[in-house]
Parts: sequence; structure tokens; C-alpha cells
Amino acid sequence: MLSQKTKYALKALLYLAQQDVNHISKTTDIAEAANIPKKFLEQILLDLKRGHFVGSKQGKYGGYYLLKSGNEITLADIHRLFDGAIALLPCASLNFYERCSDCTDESECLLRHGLMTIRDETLKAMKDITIASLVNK
Amino acid sequence: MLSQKTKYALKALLYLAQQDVNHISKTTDIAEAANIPKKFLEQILLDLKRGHFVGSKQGKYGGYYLLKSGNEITLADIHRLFDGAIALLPCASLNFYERCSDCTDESECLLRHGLMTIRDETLKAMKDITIASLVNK
DNA sequence: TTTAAACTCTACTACTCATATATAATTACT
DNA sequence: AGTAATTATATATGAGTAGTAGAGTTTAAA
Repeated sequence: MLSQKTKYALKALLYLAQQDVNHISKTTDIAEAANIPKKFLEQILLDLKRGHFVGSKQGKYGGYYLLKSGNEITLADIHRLFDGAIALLPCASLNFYERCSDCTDESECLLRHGLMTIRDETLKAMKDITIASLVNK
Repeated sequence: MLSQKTKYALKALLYLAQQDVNHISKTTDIAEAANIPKKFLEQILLDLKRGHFVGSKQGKYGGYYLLKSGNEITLADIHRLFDGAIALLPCASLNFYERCSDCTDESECLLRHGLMTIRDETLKAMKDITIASLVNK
């Protein structure tokens, strides 16, 4: 399941994607439109900025805007930024690999191979869902 | 990501699936073989019993055994029993549907449709992974 | 019938993480 | 200078995860 943070991030990105190009949206407007607690949204937008998905402008008439186009931002990207691995166990993850502490011999693990299959399927589906594809629905 | 509980449950089921038919395994043996804390495993096996995946025999020489054959137990089943919904948000879930509190009009939600697509893909993959398919690898 | 070995059940604890909130600082435009 | 916005850090809190403890119940063998 997605965390609230990831859900809010997606909603904020969807909001930004629906604005005119070059339009700068302030946090307050995004928060109201997408029904997100404002201070929480600030954190999320900062994270999105660090991930180079949005840019910001400070001061009066400042705010946030998309840095990439909607079809360059996939669900997989946002999931990884906020919720981390897409695989069901760290040992089956591409970007967040970690050994299981209870695993004596990974090569003998019956679980891992199946979980990597799931990961590939899920990842493929998640890469197909982009901010643009969601807006054009 | 899977919880430890789900991972342990899968490992326990894999262990049981590898025993001779009619063999009854005691918790201690499963715990040692699969490297699972025994008291924690007891809880998990009880949950699996309530889910009708395993049966038990009490008393001396008692223990646990598979109630269904390995190809009748899917990853989706076990995920739902321990970790709940397979969908990324409750509003996109088949078995654990719940409205989002921050959603004003579900039919207008741009996110939901895409998440249901992911759910269908993931679910299909998770139903294909069975205890039997994992053992025969 | 006693006893050991197993499951059953409830409650509890320690810890981590998610979800925010609060406050102060910085920046930029007018 | 004043205002309105982002940026940063710290804190609060509630829920969930992972695991432990202990008493009770059932069964089968001796």
C-alpha cells in the first residue's frame, strides 16, 4: 500500500500537471485543491524538489512547478522516492537490495525467485502509469 | 513490502510443502529449519489455521500440516491474510475497499483508475505464484 | 493415571514509522 | 521596509510491527 505521503505527492503532481505551462502554484492552492494538510504538503514538495521532479521559486509570487513533463514522471519513480522498494522483500529489490537477516543462503531461498518475478511484473505496470497518463483519463 | 509475518508464513508453508504427505511437523522443527522465532511462529501458524491453510493436531506428537495442496495456496492468499489489500490504495482494492478520507468525489479521482490497473497486473502475477511453484524451482 | 510434549490464547512490551504540527529562518518581489 | 512565499529543523503523537511471556488445554505414550 502507498503511504499518505506518496498519495499526496501524486495528487500534488497531478495538480501541477493540470496547470498552464509556466504557471507557478503556491502550496496553499495545491493544499486546498487536493485536500492535503498544508504543512505536510510543504515537506512533500521539498522531497519532490530534491528528487528533481519539481522546481520552486521563493518569495512573493513564488511556488512550485513541474520540472519534468508529465510523461517523464512514472508511478514507479514516486513510489521509490517516498515508499522505497517496489519488490516485496529487500532481497528481491533492484534499487533497495538488502540481505534478509534470517536467510542462511540466499541462493537456496525458494521465495526470492518468485518475488523477483512479481517485482518485474509490478514494475512494468508501474512504469506505464505516468502523471500524464493519469491526467488524460 | 511484505511484513516479517508474511515472509515467515510463506517460509513455514514452504517447509510444510516439502514434507512427506501425512507427516505432521512440530513448531520447533519448522522454527529451526526456517530460522523463525518459535513463539512468533506459533502465532503465525494459528493465523494460517484460522485461514484454513493448515491443520493441526494437539498433544504429544502433534503439530501442523498442510490442509490444501501447494498449488492451491497462492502468494495473493497469504498476502491478503497477513498484510491485507494488494491494491496500492484502499479505494482501489477488491477485498479491502475503503473510501479515502481526503477524496471529495471518487469518480473524479485521477489516481484511482491507474491504481486499479496496477492492482490487476499485480494480482494476476501473485496468483500465479503458488507454494507448489516455489518448491518446484 | 500420570506425565511430557505439543498446541491455544491473551496480554504485554519495545521499538519503529507514519503523520503530521510548530517555529524560526531565508528569500524575493513591491 | 514590508509582505508573502519557500526552506529547514525540531517535536509530538498515534498506530503498527515484531516479538515475548505465561498460563491453560489437549493428546498420547508409559
